[in-house]
Amino acid sequence: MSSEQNPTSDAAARSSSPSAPSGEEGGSTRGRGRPSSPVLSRSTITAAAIRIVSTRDYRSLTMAGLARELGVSTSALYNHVSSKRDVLVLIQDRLNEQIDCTGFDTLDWPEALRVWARSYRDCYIRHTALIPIMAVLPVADAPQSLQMYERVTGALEDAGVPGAEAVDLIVGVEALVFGAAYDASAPADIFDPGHRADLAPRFAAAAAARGSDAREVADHAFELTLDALIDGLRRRIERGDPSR
Amino acid sequence: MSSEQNPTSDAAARSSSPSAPSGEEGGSTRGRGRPSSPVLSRSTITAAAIRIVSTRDYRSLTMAGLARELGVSTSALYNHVSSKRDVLVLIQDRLNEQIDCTGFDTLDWPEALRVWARSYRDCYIRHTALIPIMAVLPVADAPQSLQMYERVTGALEDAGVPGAEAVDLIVGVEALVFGAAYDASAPADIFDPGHRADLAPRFAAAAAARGSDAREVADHAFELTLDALIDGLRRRIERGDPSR
DNA sequence: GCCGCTTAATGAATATAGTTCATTAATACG
DNA sequence: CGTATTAATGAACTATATTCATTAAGCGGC
Repeated sequence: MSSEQNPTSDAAARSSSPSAPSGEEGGSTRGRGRPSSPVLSRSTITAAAIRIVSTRDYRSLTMAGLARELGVSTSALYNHVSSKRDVLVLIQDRLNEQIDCTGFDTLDWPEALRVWARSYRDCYIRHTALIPIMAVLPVADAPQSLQMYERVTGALEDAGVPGAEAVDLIVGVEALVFGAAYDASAPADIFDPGHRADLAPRFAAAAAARGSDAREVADHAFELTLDALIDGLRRRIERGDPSR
Repeated sequence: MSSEQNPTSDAAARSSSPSAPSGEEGGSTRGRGRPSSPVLSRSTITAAAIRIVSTRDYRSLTMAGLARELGVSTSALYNHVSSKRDVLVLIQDRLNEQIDCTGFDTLDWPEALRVWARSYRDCYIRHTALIPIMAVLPVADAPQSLQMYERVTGALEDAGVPGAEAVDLIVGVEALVFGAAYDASAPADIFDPGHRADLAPRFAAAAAARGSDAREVADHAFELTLDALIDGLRRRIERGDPSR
């Protein structure tokens, strides 16, 4: 399946003295041409990229930094990926493996959808930089996403939701998830009108009444919205009126 | 790092030719110092930026291009805005003026919310590049957004929704709107599994059953989700159980 | 075993963009 | 009336993605 390789990690390139043609001890120099054993693969690149965005952030994910993390020159990356966007897609597909779809095996569809949506949002709260890519990425380029969708679609169809509507439903929940992930990653003072409170007195008061823990507040709004959405969907599906 | 810098190099003090301040012919040359009548303002910059993204796209919105559009040098912009992000915020706030909040004056809140959400989404479908900024932008930096929120909050409160819950509701609908705007701007083949249809046969069939007009399909999914969400919210509010 | 094609590195160069800074001139203000 | 402020210019500077010529190792066929 996926061409896996030994855990080379970042240390590999550092002190692999054996075949160094010029025997550079401290430096990370490798000869000029093709190395005896391959240094890069899409897999190691993905891992290094995830390492960078986990320990630092997305602003730190540059092609140069990624190459440094892997102990190669920047241009070497382009033998394996065609662009930085490509790297982001690789990260994204790897992340989607972590989204919890298990509910669709054991729970009824409304509850399973809830579990899925929560897990989906949790994932992207830490990776909002990927949302603009993920949201418009053809599934053909993201096998893991595809498998996720298959699982959700299957469960919904088994529960009696017509296929086309199941996909609409996935799209809708996903939209909410992406938007909510932004909200949860927003600065704590996002709804503080500051010195312009006069422009929006009622809003200012209402926003202040929500609470002070930004994450808690965001979670609450998401849960409220998700509950309402799923309740509405359940009723619609129980009514069974055709949508197209 | 430190605020003060030394005479960077010898480059600064070089032959400063008179440069003929009289030149006013066909060329777009303006003298060197402050112009008699001001050329730029935040307002003209905003207008030019909107002109660019309307006629071209967001990739074309560069500080250099914006300056060219305005007939000034690039660095002149920085006397009025502090960064490109600042320009995007200006655009965003101007756009939000166009979002239709009139429903809140004439319709019941579920219907008004629907009108608002549709208009909101329409706006951002053409400006998905702004979503990552808008979604996490403190309202203090966006007076138009603030006024919009005031209007929506007021209407919801008047309809009996507690303030804090009204804001949660705004946040939830907004999240859906942003996500749905991405979906509507996605390529038509976004759910075409291509040569990987074997990974997701049921999903592939279900996706194909939705239809072929991408925009129509996206609109349908949005309307379905928005209906379900508002229906769920209405029931919750009519039940009147406290959320915090 | 040689030969050529492919692959995967290097390092230098290129392109694009955002931002800063010294300079310059007009204007507002006290 | 002179000085501080403002708003331009144009020339760096920086950061980052990407390309290209070059080089060397593997691999398959003869």
